Amino acid sequence: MHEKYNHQEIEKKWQEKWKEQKLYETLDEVKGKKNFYTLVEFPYPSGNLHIGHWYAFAVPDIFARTKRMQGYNVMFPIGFDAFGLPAENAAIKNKVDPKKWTYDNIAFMEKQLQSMGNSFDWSRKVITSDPEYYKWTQWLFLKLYEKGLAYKKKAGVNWCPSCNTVLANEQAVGGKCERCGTEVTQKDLEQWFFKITDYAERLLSDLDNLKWPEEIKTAQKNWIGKSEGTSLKFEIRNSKSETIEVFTTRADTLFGVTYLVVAPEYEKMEKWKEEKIIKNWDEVQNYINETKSKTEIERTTWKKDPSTGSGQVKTGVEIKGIKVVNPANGEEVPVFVADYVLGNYGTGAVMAVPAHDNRDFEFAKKYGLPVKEVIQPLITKEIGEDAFEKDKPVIERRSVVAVIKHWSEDKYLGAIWKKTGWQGFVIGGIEEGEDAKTAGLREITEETGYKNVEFVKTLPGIINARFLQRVKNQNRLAHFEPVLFRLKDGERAGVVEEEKILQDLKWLGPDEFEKFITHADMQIVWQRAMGNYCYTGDGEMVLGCRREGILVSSGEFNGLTTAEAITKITKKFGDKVTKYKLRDWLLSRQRYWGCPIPVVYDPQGKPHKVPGKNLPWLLPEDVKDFEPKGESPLVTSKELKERTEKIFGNGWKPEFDTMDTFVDSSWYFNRYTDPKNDKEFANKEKLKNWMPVKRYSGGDEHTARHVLYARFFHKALFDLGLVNEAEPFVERMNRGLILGPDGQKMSKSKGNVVDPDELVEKVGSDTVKMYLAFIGPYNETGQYPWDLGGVVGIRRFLERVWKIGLKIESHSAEASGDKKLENQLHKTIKKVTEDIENYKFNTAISAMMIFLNELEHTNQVSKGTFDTFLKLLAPFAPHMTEEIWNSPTSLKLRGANESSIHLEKWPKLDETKIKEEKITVVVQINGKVRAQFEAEVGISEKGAKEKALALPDVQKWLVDKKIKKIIFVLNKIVNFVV
RNA sequence: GCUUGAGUGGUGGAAUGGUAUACACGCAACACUUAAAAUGUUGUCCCGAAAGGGUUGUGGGUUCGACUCCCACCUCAAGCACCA
Repeated sequence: MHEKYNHQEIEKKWQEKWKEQKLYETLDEVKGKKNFYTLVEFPYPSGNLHIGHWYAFAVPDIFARTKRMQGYNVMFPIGFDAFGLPAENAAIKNKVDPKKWTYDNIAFMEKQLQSMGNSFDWSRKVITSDPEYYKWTQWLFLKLYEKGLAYKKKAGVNWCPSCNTVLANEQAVGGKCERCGTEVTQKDLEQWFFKITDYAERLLSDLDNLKWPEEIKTAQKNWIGKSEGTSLKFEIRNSKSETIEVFTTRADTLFGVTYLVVAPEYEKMEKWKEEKIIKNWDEVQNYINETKSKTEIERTTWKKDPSTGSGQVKTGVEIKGIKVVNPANGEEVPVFVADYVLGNYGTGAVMAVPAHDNRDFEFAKKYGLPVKEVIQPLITKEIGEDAFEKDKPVIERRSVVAVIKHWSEDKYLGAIWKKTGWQGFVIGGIEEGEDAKTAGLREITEETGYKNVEFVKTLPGIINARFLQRVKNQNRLAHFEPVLFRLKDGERAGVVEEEKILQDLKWLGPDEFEKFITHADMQIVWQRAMGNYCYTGDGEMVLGCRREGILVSSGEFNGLTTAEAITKITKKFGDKVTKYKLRDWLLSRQRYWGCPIPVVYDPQGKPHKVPGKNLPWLLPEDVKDFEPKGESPLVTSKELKERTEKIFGNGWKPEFDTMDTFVDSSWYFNRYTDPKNDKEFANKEKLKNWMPVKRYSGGDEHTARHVLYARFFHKALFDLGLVNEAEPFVERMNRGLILGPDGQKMSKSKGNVVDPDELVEKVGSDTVKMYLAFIGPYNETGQYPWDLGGVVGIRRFLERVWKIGLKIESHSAEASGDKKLENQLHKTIKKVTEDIENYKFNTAISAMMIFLNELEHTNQVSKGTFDTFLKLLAPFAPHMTEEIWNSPTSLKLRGANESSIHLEKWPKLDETKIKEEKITVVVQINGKVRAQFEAEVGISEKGAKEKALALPDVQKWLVDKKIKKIIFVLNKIVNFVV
């Protein structure tokens, strides 16, 4: 061991040795060891590793190494998700071959990854763009196709008519082409889909059995978006057979329907046109064409509607000539076509209940349609319950209570209400977008006329008040927020007449003011609110609000609660149905660098599978132009066309589209179990050895899509009898994100990318890895701005360990008799072991730091103690610990030959060693800490009480006090309540 | 707007309902040094001379005791975005 901790030398040396010794190559089975499969999402070979990759791979390596030391046969594989758009973009930009670009990147990144010193098993590497891999992607696709889970249909893509090209959603920002600014339109293409919707229910219900963090489950649930509702049929007047079917989750509002809306794509539109029952067809057609020219993005971008002052711009036209009948009450209502209704969800038609749905309300307001209330909220009892009236809607308001100080004197502006004679402060409603401060400033100018006001501070005491506002006869729930203002001078404009009639202003002296600031003043504010005047609101808030409550104006259903009414109305007028937001998975890409879809078409255009013996169905290499043109660049391949005709016959054509890269990554974890198999995608026995993945770490950007797709794929394979379990991942952990030093997401264009190579060169792989683990809890998806400053803390820690290592060498091997140190050591074993299991590496490291501090302050440290500590540290700093472990003196002291620390057994916790004999008992008086004393573990309540009462610091506080109660918490607290 | 997550020192963060601010960074003083760096020691939430008091986004509540549980509100981040 050298005096100096030379990380460069050490890390290089051990990485080479580990490779030679094949230390991390995993056998399929090892006698006496259980298999343990831990996985990280494989990277896209973008060119070089950034610090985010380190965070993604180096930190979970701590877990993998620990599991290995704990006696598991651990598989921790790595590969490359190598198909994808960037390769083509590079090809277009730099005229390089996408394949070469990709494989060069892989070679470079492999080298970078090696410098991490991770315990990856490189022998199991998979690359999704290798024909040996995508052969099986194709084979699996065909399996799904055979089962009817892959199908073809027309679907829209974003299309730029000027560039003559297909755009990805992110290239069509704001409905305009990213490159030329032209309006993006929709173009229909025949495309391949996976029927993931068939699995919606299972994908949802199987979540219940997974031990995943709740937020990940919720994210998936939301993505699947199950909603149970009612299908209702509205008959078209004078037509017995024709109906418009709608889907609603709020059947209870059926009596409040005042019109119907259908989507512009509504399927029956054509039929109506042919039957010529639409009287204003030209107008309707115009509207439909208008929406068609808009993109999905444009249609769904949130814009505030200036004509209604709220919500999103809603447009539509009435379909004249069609009226429908409400099945519940026989009322006749009009039908509109509007693009706020989506063609691809539900039935493409909705019943509109403007009184209880915001969107319907906005639309109704804009087009002057009637609003019919059928639900009234239930009121819960609170203050002011007597004033509250049952069965009346509640209006929620935030109001500011403006306490206004005089510009020079110690007096405050009060208001006297002429009607009631009541005195209070200026009160005003807080409008949307305002805070109490700005609302207060505005109200003061309006109500008092004073011009120069400044904000001082927010006063404590928000009052929540429920009351009946008598003038308007409305139930209100108000939050009053008192704020202190100061007038700068007496300059004053006139006050509007309206305000003058209502109130007089009066200066209040300090005494009077005091009353308002204490708790009692809340009563006054309260009375003020109860008084017969309120400035705010026009009652519209209640309309358009979705509420639960009691049915009114609903015939026989009056008085039922929302839940009851939904059941009863559904039973009587409709059918119970379930809908999902989840759409089928569009897997076709009009791109070159992807897995070819193994399908060919006969001269009649009928699709056929490419037979197994012709797999892999190779991606042709004679494509030169990768520019997206609305069809796949593969159409320019002579080789592909010739190959197809040669194998299948004249007039046969290949499928030119390639697959979404999410297909490649939906099954790769299976391939790791048997990466070189050329007979099967993976042998079933080998799959059984390893699957399901015990812990899968990845970014939270993948929870909704990649993880869901992989689950779908695995379920489909399970149904086909190809895999052994229906769920691929036992545990899923999402990590956080490393931001640039500027707190922004790292990107080349922002120039805030942290280069890990440089850093590793400077401080070493162990330091970088440990720093990333130390930055915060790994199982929470926080965001961490990269801060180089913190790295030195870890580097110092490792250097101190190194130094102790040197010191130990000069010590004898005799056991230390230090009980306290042993106790600390075992506490550290416990903490570190538990924290690694829970991915809380930050606190594990902090525990080791605390122990190191202890070690440094102990004169005689035994080799055994230090070795145990070194083993705990080994997964975190694999190179350095290995070096110390194998230093000549260390070997001599151990009387051993060179062997890896990473093959050592994880330190075992000895529970008897962490038992404390003495503990500190805290003495509280009324919950406040006043003293503490040492006592033996398990001290009785009586003993503790006596000891506590003997303390002068306790007696001091108990003078002239009577002890009412004593709370005793074993080994922790004695609390005297007086 | 909806969903989810989060608000604790100058910073990253720590705390099964039981001594809030562990650990680390930064900063300050001191030691070593001709000096600096490195290293080490000590200190470092706020008010206060002290006794003591206050403090986990805000306001309430439950409790002997609340960062932790409940209610309301505010702010930030991410995802979804007219899903009936």
